[in-house]
Amino acid sequence: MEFAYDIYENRCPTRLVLDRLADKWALLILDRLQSGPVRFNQLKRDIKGISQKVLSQTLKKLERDGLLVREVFPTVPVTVEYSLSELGTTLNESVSALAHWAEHNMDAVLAAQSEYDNRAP
Amino acid sequence: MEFAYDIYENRCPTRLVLDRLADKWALLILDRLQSGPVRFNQLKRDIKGISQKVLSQTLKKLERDGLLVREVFPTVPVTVEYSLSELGTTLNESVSALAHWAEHNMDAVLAAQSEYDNRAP
DNA sequence: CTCATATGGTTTCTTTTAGATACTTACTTA
DNA sequence: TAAGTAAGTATCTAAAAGAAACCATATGAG
Repeated sequence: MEFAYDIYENRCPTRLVLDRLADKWALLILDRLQSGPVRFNQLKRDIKGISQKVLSQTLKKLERDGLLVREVFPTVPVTVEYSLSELGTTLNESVSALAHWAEHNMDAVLAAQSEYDNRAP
Repeated sequence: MEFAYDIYENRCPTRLVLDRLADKWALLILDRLQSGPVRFNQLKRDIKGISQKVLSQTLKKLERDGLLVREVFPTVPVTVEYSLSELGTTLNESVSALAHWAEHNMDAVLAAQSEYDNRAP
């Protein structure tokens, strides 16, 4: 059978998930975790510009969706490691592709932008 | 040489582009345009729940970034067609993958969510 | 002639979200 | 004693998203 879900439908639950994935910070977090578990403050240092609040919120949502796993180690001070779940790793390729497309095509985008801006106002 | 751009850097211009791509509506628009040119109101009808304002804004931004092309035909009333640019088509696979991952994995996500919600509060 | 429809938008207003900053608890090291 | 690290909350403000109405122009229905 076909999928019961349709991303083009307004009230389809997939819309909620797309909204989660289609987020700059979520993509950067998922991309960063591809090479293995990373701790909270390491993520904060690596993903430059993210605030603690947004990092915390985004991690919680991604954990709730089963895309990543949060593990607490009773060290002093406590250590919290985040890693991709099995489900999360199925996104690896698409996430990388999207997150790094910009790096590969930035020059073309910048050219398009200035061409656009120089057209008649 | 390596890329001059790094998506993990705060002030890197790629962040602006990632922010554009990492948008629910932008992804749905790019996905919808993969099969050929589509007119404004057709997009509005197909992508259920999008408002005219957001559709208009998102199309404008994607056009400015050179990802899609806007073509006006002097019919009555005027016809405006949007289609993927060459640059835009290079995103096809990643966009499809991300936009439709939710349809394929929705059940797993819903299960993860209720499991999460049933844990200790 | 008037009403309803279609086109592709813009304007306005309200609600939601994001971002910046400061604070918290607990322990270690200089 | 003060500063640093860890993993977060809480609070406040600025920006963005969403809903709804409006606009110009034109055609077809009644």
